[in-house]
Amino acid sequence: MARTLEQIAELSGVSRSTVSRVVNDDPRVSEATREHVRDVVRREGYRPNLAARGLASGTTNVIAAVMPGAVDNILSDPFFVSLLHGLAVAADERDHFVMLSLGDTSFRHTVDEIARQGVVAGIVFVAGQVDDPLLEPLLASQTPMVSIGRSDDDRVSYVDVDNRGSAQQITSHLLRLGHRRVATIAGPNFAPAAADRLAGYRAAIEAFGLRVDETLIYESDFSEAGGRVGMRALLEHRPDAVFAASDRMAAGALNEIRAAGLQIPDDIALAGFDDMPLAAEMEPPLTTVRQRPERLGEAAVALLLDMIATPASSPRRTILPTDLIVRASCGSRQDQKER
Amino acid sequence: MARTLEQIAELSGVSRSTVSRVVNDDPRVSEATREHVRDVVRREGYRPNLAARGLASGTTNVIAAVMPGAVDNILSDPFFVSLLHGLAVAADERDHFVMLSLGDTSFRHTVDEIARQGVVAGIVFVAGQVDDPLLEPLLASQTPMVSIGRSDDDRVSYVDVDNRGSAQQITSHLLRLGHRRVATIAGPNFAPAAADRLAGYRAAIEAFGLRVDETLIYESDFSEAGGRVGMRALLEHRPDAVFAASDRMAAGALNEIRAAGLQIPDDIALAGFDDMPLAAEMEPPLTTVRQRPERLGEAAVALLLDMIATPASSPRRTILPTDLIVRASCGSRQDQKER
DNA sequence: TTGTACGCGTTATCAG
DNA sequence: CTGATAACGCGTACAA
Repeated sequence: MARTLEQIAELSGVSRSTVSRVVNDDPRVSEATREHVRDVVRREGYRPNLAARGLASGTTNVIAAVMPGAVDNILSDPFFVSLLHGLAVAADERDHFVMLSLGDTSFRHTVDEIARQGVVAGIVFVAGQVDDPLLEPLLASQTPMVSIGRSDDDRVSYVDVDNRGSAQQITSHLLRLGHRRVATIAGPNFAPAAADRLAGYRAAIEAFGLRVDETLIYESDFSEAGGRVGMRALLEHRPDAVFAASDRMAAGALNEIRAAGLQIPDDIALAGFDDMPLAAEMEPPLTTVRQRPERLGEAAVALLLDMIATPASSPRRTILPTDLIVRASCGSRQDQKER
Repeated sequence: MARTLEQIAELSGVSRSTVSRVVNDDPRVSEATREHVRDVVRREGYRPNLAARGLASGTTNVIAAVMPGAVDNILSDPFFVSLLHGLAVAADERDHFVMLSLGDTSFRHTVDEIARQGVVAGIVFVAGQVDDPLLEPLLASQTPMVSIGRSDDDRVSYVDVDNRGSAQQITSHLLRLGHRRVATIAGPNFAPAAADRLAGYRAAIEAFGLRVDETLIYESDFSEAGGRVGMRALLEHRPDAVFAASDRMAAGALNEIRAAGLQIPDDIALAGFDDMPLAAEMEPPLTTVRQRPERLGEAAVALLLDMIATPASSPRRTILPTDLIVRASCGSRQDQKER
């Protein structure tokens, strides 16, 4: 059933080499034979054997997706799924496969294997935390790698959304609406995205000429439960607006606010981050920052393949834009949308 | 950096055949040389080249995870992530890799490739619907395959939870608590799991000696929004209990019930399915059926590798048990737990 | 432009 | 128990 290069060659009356050239789009083939061979290839449904190709060329079309602790709360689930989807689609479009490596650090097995030359062409690393312990061995393997999410290490290339800028923008939005005691429920400090969003929050307040009130900052864990706890704590300090660093935390905060008998947005304005489906379905609908995880996945694949194709000494970065999505939870009119 | 079999052979003063035997646990090697070679292998950090191994042996240690439409609402997200996690961990433990193929049907590319002999040793197929169009080509490829989720096709092996039995059990539970107008918000009819849960619901009512009231059945889509819509419709028929075929639908139903000014469980008892984290956090906590998606993933890998190791003509099935988790939403006491 | 020949790292067969 | 040696399917200098 599975034809080989040799058989295709025989069937089309040329040598293996010629077929190989046709298959790999080598220009050194006459148009006529190219056409002919292509026909045979199509007709026979020939597909090159990956193992053989890998062996001969010393390279693969497989990229590894390494996600330590992907199952923890660090990554919000829908985000993770979308990201993976973007990765898979982008890889597929560019004729690559995605090999999965989930799990915690104990999982060294796969990572070792993955880091071995010849197994994968590159790695997409989804970092959950600053200085993830897996980063170093991966880097040491010399395999081209791009991280999803910023890294402090200046050897790593990454793609990320503009967490800081987005957080600053949405916080500014709250300020411009007249809120003055804008609190924030931040993500865990070890997550770069969380740190960046907090930094953006601070920047917005200072840019507005106010002083950052540390009692209005609560560090949580991105989860809904964490949002509840954070909101409960913040309520004591009477904020008139809250920026939660994730929609899930915003959902938790909303429940807590409601439980306290307060109205959104009249008593407290609320804003989130992510624009997960649940954001639009909340009561009231949540003002938030839209990021598109699939795009992150796509961008990571694009960047990685670029790096493989044209190796360079210095790391590269791609920052994706976000959209501020204004809904009712912050008290402005629905149509007051900005980019 | 990456040593080859040949080099290890030289370093340990034996032939590469012997090294190969040691690496592959072939018994035909003296204990002494085995020890010695193992030392060298460890010391040099030797790992076999996968491509070469695949070429020579005609087999791989890669299994494909094919999930058409995994991003749609058909699969609830956390379920999906856990499933993938279970798959990845189980594969890793058994020295296998997981190659991902997400996306819709248009994505034939990867699937074609995957189905090719020699690329993957087997396939784990996550079906979203009855008679998924991808099933046939996959089956035709002759590659060992196990489906996650029941299939009507009697050529397919699968692992699944006992959807029907679980639904019957939880419905019976509601009946035993004294509820007589037990409604259900079912999943989409094209999903086997949804159909099975609905069947279980019907079975329970009939087993209890009641007649199934079709007006108390609403077909929805597993989503929270779908749960709301379904509950709204059902409310007109005055149910005193509702079994939602997913926790997310139960969450939607809960909101709707509350919006109608009714109390849970006093006015209406509520039960779900999945035991997602949110179930325990609901107000009141949700009675539901616990299934463990990671287990499904593990079971799928186990079954698949068994099939590869000892091929058999007939398909095999694994049905995983579930647990009925009794919480406050159905009106019974918390401690009234059954298996 | 096309073909020849060798090598990639392993496994497997067959002698010894 | 161990060691040559032939595949495995393909890429690619090198030759024609």
